[in-house]
Amino acid sequence: MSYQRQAQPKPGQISSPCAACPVRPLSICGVLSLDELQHLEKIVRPVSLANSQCLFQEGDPADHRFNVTEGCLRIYKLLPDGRRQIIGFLFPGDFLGLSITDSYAYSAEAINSATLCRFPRNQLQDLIERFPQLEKRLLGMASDELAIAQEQMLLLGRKSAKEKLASMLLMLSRRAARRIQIDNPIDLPMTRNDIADYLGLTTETVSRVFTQFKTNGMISLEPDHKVRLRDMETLQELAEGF
Amino acid sequence: MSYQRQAQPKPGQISSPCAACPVRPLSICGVLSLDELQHLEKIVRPVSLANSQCLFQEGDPADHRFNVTEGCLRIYKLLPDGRRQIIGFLFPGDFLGLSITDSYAYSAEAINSATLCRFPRNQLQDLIERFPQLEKRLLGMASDELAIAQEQMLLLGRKSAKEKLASMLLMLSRRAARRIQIDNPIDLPMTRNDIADYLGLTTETVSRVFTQFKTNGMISLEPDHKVRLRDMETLQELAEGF
DNA sequence: CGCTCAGTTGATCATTATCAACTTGGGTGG
DNA sequence: CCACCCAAGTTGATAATGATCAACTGAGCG
Repeated sequence: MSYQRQAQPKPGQISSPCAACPVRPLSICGVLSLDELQHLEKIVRPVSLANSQCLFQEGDPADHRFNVTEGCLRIYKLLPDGRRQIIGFLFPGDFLGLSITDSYAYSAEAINSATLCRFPRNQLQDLIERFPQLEKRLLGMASDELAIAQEQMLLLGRKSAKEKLASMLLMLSRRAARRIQIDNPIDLPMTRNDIADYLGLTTETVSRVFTQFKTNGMISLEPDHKVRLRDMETLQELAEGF
Repeated sequence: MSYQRQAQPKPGQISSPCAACPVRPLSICGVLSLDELQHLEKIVRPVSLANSQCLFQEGDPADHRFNVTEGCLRIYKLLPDGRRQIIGFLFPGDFLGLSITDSYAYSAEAINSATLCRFPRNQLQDLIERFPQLEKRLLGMASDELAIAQEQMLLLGRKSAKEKLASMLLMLSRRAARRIQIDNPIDLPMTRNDIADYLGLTTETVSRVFTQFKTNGMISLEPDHKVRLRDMETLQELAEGF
């Protein structure tokens, strides 16, 4: 693909950015030494996305892998009549492209404005051959993703609407903590519709459950898409299915 | 764990079984040469399970990895009140233990009588360090599993009961073909209850949908837990959500 | 200042769950 | 070898969760 070889952005803009990257320890890059990182830097290109901008669509040739550095993305699959299932939300440090087929098996869109590191698939593969710890790390990440996906199947197949929302709020809080961000109040950059399509519900149901949680004093909505978790114990019990 | 060091079974029973193993090409072992296979044989022990016998439970220390050689298993997660979600069915060639945590994140049980190869986790890990192609293969398998899990999330979150069952029947047919087994009629070793817990439905609903499919001429039930798919086109359309 | 889109709330509907009765079939003991 | 037994499966009646349809509110933005 010709666009892999575009000119680098202005030098000052990306001079050794990896070394200072705050999400490096969370991501695949965390297993490389500063020396080794330079090889990664040679093949990486930054990508910026605006609100709702599409990164790729299901079926596109999977020429790149990505690393989220800022913002939040949704990845989803569609049925022909428009029904949508959101497979996951991606935050800084998350890697995009573990499923290694020739075409993407899902679509990816920015939720708010986001930035990513983009790696040409072939060149990243070469680096993986050269630095086997990258492969090990990818396997670890794939394994984690798998466990998360299995938990989500339990949620989608067997939890009630209330249990689903409680599970999601706690998941977001835990993931924020893992990124060393504020885990309460949590940030909810996605819309009610996104939440619904992630939990296998409708916008209306999600809205109603939010209202219930508010009136029960379990959460409160704060400005700027923030949700404060006020009764962790009840939320946890709901999420775990008691 | 002490039981990793039990005496080997009688020599005649497992003398170089891997070389002749019919599922080897499907599984992790397929990437090793005959020479390299001998190292794997040294650490493997056969396991036999009877109907409904449990291999391990969610939360047990994850001391082993497994490779299914015969039969069919179900892996599932439970909620405290007994609600069950079946995460997947395992057939010959499937690998069990990709999620590498210290304890199993789900339970595994035989559906009919089954046999597996059991690898002590540490020793398998040593072999992976020694033969990096094993790691590559594991990553490939994890990546496939992830894609399957994502497809299942779409099913659980957004498909109707009919669409769910059609999807499952076709999946079983495709997987049988991949194992070079008869893909029509398909074998359904699991109960209606298993199917329900896999699709996020109840036994009754599964049964009703089966009846509908039969009366529409889309399938017919044959002796010995076999289902003949008679109208692939309609099944496929249903499964894909048209 | 109004326009648009996200979110909320209400009324009604539909799919699937639940509860219950009945049938079938495979396996076992007489 | 047959008859019985129990688990699995089917079918029916009713209920409930969440979907759908519709109206309204409010926040952000040109």
